[in-house]
Amino acid sequence: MFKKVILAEDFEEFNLAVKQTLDDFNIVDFQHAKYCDDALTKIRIAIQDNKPYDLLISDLSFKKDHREVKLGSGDELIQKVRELQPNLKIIAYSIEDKNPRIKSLFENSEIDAFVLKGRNSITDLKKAIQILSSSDEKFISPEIASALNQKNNYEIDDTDIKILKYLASGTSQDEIIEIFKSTDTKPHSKSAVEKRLSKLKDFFKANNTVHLVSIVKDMGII
Amino acid sequence: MFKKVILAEDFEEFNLAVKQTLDDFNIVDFQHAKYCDDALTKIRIAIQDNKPYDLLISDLSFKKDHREVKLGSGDELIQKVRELQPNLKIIAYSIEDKNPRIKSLFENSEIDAFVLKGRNSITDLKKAIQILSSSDEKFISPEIASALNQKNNYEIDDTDIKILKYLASGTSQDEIIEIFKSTDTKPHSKSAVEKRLSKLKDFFKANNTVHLVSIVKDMGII
DNA sequence: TTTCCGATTATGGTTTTCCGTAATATACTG
DNA sequence: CAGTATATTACGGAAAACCATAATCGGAAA
Repeated sequence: MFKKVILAEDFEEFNLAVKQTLDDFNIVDFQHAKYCDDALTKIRIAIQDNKPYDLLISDLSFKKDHREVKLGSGDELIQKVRELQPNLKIIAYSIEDKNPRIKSLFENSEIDAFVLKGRNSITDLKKAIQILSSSDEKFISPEIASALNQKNNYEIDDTDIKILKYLASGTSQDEIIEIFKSTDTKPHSKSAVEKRLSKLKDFFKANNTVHLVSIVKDMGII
Repeated sequence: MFKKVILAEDFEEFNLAVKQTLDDFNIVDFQHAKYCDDALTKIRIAIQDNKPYDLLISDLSFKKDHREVKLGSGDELIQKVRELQPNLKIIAYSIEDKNPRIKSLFENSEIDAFVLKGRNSITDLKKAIQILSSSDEKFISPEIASALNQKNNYEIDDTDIKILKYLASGTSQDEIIEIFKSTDTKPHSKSAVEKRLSKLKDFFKANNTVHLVSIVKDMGII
């Protein structure tokens, strides 16, 4: 079982619940941080002191407040931590149930588990800790495991996201092309943008651009 | 102090935290419900048994899952409960920090407190319970209290919202007019819709309709 | 009633988006 | 290298949105 655990989570309630869960496993060496920056610092120091953590549980989205932060999200924290300490087990613990983001966490940051916050999250969290402590298996909350497997045959790439974000922030298609040209980014023609939008509308079953942006906002893609 | 409390909240972690908070106040008669429907039923039965609750703490947004529900949100639950038991003290306990929705809760459903979930929510919750149990004052988490006071000089009416919702769901301006005509709703001309949209775009500093819908979605207006 | 004001409706012209077709370019494969 | 698939660019007509102007309606005030 894990000996030294750190939690990155801004909400008091989740801190409390995780603490209790770890208590049940008799894990007493437990720290928590309400900001990603603090979590990273603690992990750094622990490595320097030669007493590294062996489990990180991290939320993904953190509320912004008065404090200026370098790392604004759990994704960034996890990425940094993975570089620092490749052997650390990492559990992402989030309300986020959107396919692409979770996928990227497993593929790019090689997280070991994803626990979805919800009606049964504590049970899932316990399972994840159990599995991760005794093997090198991965764990994913059952609610999203199924959704994660049915892969999108159509891949929405970085350019699509960029275009959608520009549209959502009031940029016209013509203006987007101008920006792409001036920053020497890939599509340099209006028709390329039009074609991508057309595909996206087709894929998301959107009637028009307004609808499309509305849908992708709801899905958390932008 | 309150004697009998019910919590409507789908997340285990918040249930746990609220339970502990109430423990601190020596409130032992405490129920919780993971679905709005269940909460309403419990409140109904308590009234019938002549042992009504004296405090409801309710989340606003509930995750959808396999179960079919009548009440999908805390807003609906609160509205129903307010009709059933006008003297019940109600605390809305949510991550939602959008102005119009909170305002409506105070004005239409006459909630007694709004506690924003976040880094200090347990402290706020304790304060709210303290104040509500000893007086008829209202409580609002300080982070949003200030934002709540600065009122909009420009009034966005029901028709505006309706138009925005139609737009967000992929209806074209022409189609909206058709719908309004066939349902005998107020504006019967394209120019009326255009004018309203133009005003809205002006007010929200939106460059075009896509931008406008994106903004009002972010603000939680639709 | 008449006048005034604001909201709605009507009209026309300009811009932007939409969508099909086709040419060109790039990448990957045998 | 040729052949194929995929992405990008180009063009043009139709639809929708955008915008300014003007006419009309309806209620409030003089």
